[in-house]
Amino acid sequence: MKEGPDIARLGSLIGDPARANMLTALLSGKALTASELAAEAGITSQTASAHLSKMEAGGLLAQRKQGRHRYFTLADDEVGSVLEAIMGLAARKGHLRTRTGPKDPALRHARVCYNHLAGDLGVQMMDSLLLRGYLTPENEGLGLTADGRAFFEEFAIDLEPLEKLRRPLCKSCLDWSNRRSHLAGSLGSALLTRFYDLAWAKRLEGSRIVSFSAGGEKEFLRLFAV
Amino acid sequence: MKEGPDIARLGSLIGDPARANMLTALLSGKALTASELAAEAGITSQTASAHLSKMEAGGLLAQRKQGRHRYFTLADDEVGSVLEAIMGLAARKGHLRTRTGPKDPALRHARVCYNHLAGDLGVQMMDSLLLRGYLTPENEGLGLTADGRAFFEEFAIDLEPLEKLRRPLCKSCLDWSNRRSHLAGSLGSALLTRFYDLAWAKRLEGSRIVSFSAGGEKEFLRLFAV
DNA sequence: AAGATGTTTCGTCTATGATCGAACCATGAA
DNA sequence: TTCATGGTTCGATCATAGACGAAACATCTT
Repeated sequence: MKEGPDIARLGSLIGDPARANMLTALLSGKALTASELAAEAGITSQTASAHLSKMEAGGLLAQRKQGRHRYFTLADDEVGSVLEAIMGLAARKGHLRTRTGPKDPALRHARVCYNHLAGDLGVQMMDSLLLRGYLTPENEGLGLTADGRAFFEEFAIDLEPLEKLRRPLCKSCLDWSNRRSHLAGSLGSALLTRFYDLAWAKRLEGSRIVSFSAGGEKEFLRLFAV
Repeated sequence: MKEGPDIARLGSLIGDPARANMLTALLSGKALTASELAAEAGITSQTASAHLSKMEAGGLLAQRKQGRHRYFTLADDEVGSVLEAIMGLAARKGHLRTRTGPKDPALRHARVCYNHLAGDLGVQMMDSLLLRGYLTPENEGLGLTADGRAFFEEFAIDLEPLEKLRRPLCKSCLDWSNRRSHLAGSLGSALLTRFYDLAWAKRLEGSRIVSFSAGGEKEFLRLFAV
């Protein structure tokens, strides 16, 4: 590969249309196999294989071998947030492209961003957590307050194991549609899982939409009122 | 250009080493000319020109034409933060960029720019005039307010003949050393002449340095305090 | 065991796009 | 005016990386 600043390496990885399609597919947070990703990008499996190893070498992807399949995911949360940030920028600057037309309202309302909740509801949750002082802005990041600790434990989220992880507990992620922050990090991920467990919401197959039930959304809005 | 998701367009813009070098140079926030950027990227000016127009079309850069120079900056803050985010992902520290402007401290302090005052003092004067509402930003230029009119007349500058000239009365000029604006136009020129007349300063023979006397600089700083 | 499916490696073709020389345009200086 | 300088446009060259066919490899199914 050509010499240049590291930022160019990442840029060129994201810059190929086939790879960009794969990456956006992986933004759903699901692990996808090499052939699924090939289909997603509209290329043959040989070509996809080459792309995938490049992206893995570039630190964008992680792979898990399972039987005769290889499952690929984004390497970590940061990759997801950077991709969302670029998509946000592209959406604002992309004058010519109106690919899926005026974006799907359901997608704006609630969707997964890698593994946490994004969209209007994600932003509102973040607002609420900040407003009530459960989370607090900390030098270049987010901190969990004592009140917040109590709140999450009350909501049946076990913080201890999360804090042992290498990935940050709280992280803010710029929302693609809203241009405001929502909660990422292992806590954001745990919250989304909890919503699934409570059957407040479920993933819509084959898309990034998170579909809340009527009752679930009501509970959600009450818990994270602003 | 190839079809693909918008994210790929941005990625490929960032992905070229030459362009990446230019973008990282611009991350300093300073405005740089096309040739400075060409040198930064180690390419000829023709090639740089092509890159720059692509990036401008892609919404990454804004340009400001001034005289025979073209000053480029990042289009807005969001572009900067996205670039920072990618650089963070690339786990790479921002390396040093080419130093801009003159090395001589006296030149940085006060010098002539064509026929008006530039350097630290020139920038400070501009700041002061804007801050006090004597000048005001107007669509693509600078306007003179009623207060400003009084102020300059008080300073024994006759505005009427200046306004009859073809060249604009007020013009903002990007400062070479500071990369911030100072006042150009016939008013800027008249002000410098007035400083000479008051013996606050004089031109240093054979250089662009404007040498203020101790007393003159004191008066100047009092008049254009910020 | 043979067959089917998923994935990678190899070889080759091809097209995109980065690059530069030369000429041209625009602006400022003499 | 003429000259110098910054910048762009045009044309041609050329390297790279993305694409696929074919074949090998790996793993599950029967």
